[in-house]
Amino acid sequence: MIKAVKGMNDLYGKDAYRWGRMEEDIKMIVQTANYTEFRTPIVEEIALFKRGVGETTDVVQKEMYDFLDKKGRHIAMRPEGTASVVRAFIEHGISVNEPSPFKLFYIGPFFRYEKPQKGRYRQFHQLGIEIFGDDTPQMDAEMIFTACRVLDHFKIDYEVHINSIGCNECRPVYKEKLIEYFSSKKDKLCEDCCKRIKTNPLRLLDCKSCNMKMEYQKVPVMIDHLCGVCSDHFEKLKKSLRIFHVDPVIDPYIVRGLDYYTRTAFEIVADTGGSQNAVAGGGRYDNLVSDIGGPDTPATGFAMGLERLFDMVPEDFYQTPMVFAGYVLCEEAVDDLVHFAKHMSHHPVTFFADYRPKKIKKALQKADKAQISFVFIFGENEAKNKTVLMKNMTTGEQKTYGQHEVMLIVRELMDASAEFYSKK
RNA sequence: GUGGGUAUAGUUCAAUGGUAGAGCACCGGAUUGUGGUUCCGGGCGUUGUGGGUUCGAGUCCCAUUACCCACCCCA
Repeated sequence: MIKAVKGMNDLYGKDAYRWGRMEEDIKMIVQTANYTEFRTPIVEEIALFKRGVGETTDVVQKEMYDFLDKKGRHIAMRPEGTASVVRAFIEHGISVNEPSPFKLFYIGPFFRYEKPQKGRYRQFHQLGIEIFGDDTPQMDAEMIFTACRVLDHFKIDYEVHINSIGCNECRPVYKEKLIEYFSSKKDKLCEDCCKRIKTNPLRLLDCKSCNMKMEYQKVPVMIDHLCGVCSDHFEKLKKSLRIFHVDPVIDPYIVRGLDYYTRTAFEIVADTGGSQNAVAGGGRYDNLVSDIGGPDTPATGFAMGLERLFDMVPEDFYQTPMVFAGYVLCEEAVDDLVHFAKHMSHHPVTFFADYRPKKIKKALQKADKAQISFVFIFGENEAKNKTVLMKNMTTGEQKTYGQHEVMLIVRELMDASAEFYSKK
């Protein structure tokens, strides 16, 4: 028995419907905020992620789906969206060809070779937004606010955690202080953290396992060592967020796992039902575009985990659509149903036809199970008189129409639909 | 990569080491062209896979795989 590949899921039926509606709503929200859709390939040269995401990150070191193609090119399936978008931004000269700031969003699948658990899969989906060419803290705030708008739409409770991780000026100075601090306490650090002192000292801050936890209060934190410009940026970010009615928690231990962030870093946490409680995360990355060989361009953005979001959208958030169906009771009536199906296809109602003759009892049973709102019965009598029996499955009312009166029928259905959806 | 749990019918779950069952779902029926409720009928499934212990294994032991959860990390 062949099964789906580990960590990859099928989606069908009601869940697929809800997922589709969720994506529609998300698109509507970000498009209203003037983000335009940006689609990049699922795969890229692996070098892009190594440079963009960072050679030392877990994502690059052990979580990448990569392979050699038939020409021996080293390809990777995208583990995140920012690197690809930055590559495309540079490749198409968007900084000179499009008005600035350039605001975009993407929705799609991403791949990481991790051990699956709740809220974490090997193929997962993200909404991402990125803004190029605007270095203001106000734009950071608007970007975070946009994430909040999405969550608000789905009536989700969440907390916004923000931090500043400085810039090329102040971070190196701070890193030295951090290394100095931790070097004297090596005996209290876990194995991983001892290594991290050299490779990525910032990561020590959000290590949950090593017993430095108790002494976090004394650990020097970045926000106390920001340079003037960064400090000003952070203050204005907080102020702007408050204007947007976003009440942030200042969390000096947020360290993004990807290397490219500068200044603003943020995470949105919520009760996703599992231990993976970060539903969105991101921040500013003013150096990434130039690091990858593009023009010096400030940028900011975030990614949101759609599986984690989906798990929090209430089951009844979306009503299933109203469906109409046609059944035949005998062979002679089949062509009438075909004609009817053709006519119905011209109208904005969801209609399906079952061309297999069956007893009326069976037809109604099937309709009931499929939660059909109105059924159209084509039997011997109807075939003889060129009529159709329409039955309202909710009220039990039924009425016979001439088959030419389709317009009349459709008008009744539209009225019924309007009433149905207005109750939502 | 490291732990813990689980694995039996389409599905959810039962079965003191002694012939594998139930609910739901599904299909059929309860005389004439009317659904939801009710009643009746319909089940041999290599008990995830491979070994072992035993007169006998769904049950005990070992291995393996998959799924779920957690660590790590991230969205």
